[in-house]
Amino acid sequence: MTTTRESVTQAGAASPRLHRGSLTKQTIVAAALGILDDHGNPGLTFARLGKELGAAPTAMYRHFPSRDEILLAVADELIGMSIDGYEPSESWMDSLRDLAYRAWHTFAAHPAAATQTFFRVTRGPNELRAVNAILEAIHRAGWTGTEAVFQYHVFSNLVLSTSGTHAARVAVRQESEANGNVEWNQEYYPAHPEDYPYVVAAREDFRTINLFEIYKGQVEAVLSQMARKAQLQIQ
Amino acid sequence: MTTTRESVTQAGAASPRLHRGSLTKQTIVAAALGILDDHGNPGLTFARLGKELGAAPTAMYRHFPSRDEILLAVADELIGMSIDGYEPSESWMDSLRDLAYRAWHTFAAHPAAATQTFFRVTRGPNELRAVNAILEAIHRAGWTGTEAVFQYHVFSNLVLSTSGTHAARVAVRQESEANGNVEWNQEYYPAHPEDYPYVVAAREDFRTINLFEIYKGQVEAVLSQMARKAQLQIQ
DNA sequence: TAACAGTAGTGAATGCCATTGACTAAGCTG
DNA sequence: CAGCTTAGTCAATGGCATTCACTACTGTTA
Repeated sequence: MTTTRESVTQAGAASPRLHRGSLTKQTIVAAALGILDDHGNPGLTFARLGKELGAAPTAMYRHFPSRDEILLAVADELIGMSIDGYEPSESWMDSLRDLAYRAWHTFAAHPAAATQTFFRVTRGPNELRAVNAILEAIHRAGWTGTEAVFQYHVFSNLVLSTSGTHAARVAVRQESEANGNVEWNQEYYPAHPEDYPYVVAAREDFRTINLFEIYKGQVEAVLSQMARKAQLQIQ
Repeated sequence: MTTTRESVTQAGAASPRLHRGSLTKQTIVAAALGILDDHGNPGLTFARLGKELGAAPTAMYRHFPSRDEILLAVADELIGMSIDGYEPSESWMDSLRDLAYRAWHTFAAHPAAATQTFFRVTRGPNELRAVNAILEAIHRAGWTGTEAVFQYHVFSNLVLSTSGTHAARVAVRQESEANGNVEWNQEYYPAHPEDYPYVVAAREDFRTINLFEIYKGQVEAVLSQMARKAQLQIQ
């Protein structure tokens, strides 16, 4: 028996060459996102990507020029997951709330991917959709021109920064747990308590914090300022 | 002249063994920060750290167990740079503004370092100082107990997230420039403009944006909500 | 002053990783 | 069916963090 050809299903055997259209940007991005979810950021290597897709480690280079470009594509995918299914509600405030919460939950569900991408400008189609949706709601709030763009940045930058930072913290915790580290609580125990009276007094309260509630507080602060200032303009 | 001892300033010669107390956490952190400033994140390697300090590449392992721990120490250093010289002003709002702007400017001045650290909990002494300073101002605003801690998180999380994200974007741009890439503007040019009317209409206005002004808008939104809610409580 | 202990600094592996360039063959074009 | 383009493969290459055994400095104790 020659070894020139082997069955695909043969266990553990060296795989035959992949067919021509087997790999696409889409499948690679999906695999990358899955790997990030399962193994965190250091887990995303060309070797693992190849194994996951049944391809040679370097096959991705036919579709992306570098690891960073794959990440950028994942970024746009994440934005797409956030707005898929979004419909503007009657109230512009509810529309923006919806968009804000969607970003939070998408990032929280894919912390490793979000960590590496939330601060990147993808220039992809989904980013455009999202920018357009936010601007649309802000126009309904009564803003136009430069000031609408200003409010757009205040809102979208808040949403991306805080949701992304939350994801980054979740990712750090997951990786530290993966490395066998025990859990750290959001607590502070100073060596010289007398120097930090407010920290000491608040120690108990630091435990009871719900991060999504804090996010909601930040979003409401921006939205209510947006509404208040728009009203002032109208008068 | 024997070569058992050589002048520190001797150019290019193989260095003699370093004296015993030459390396400290402090000097290593300072060198790491300098390297991050000059060469960006991928520039921070044990090799370069060694060269910078005139030590063997692995010498740092006597002071830090891993690269990540060095980064954590840099994080606390950055927080320290932010609050050094801070004095509470009479107005609690001005105090928080001051702290917010300090963080922004420190992060903006050290973008690579900030990028890797702003979302980390350092548990270092400077972090404690900062937490205490913020809580102190929030107490003067009229908040106590759990609600003070809630407001603390709303404020500090906003400041760290948005200042840190800004730093991350600056760092990305610097590294892309270092790689010879040309500048990218904050612009959007959709392939099918008719699908993104608001983006198209706003294209010109995207150019005129001052990021620090946006940050100020976000900080004011949170501060004014904090003030408003505190007043409601008092009544 | 002479051993000695502890440990800071060194230097040579090790193993993982992204990226490159040459090679192979699959499928289109004529 | 000959030839071309290019997706997929394979074997380097060079950089990196980390480990481990080694060396010698400094302070302690006799």
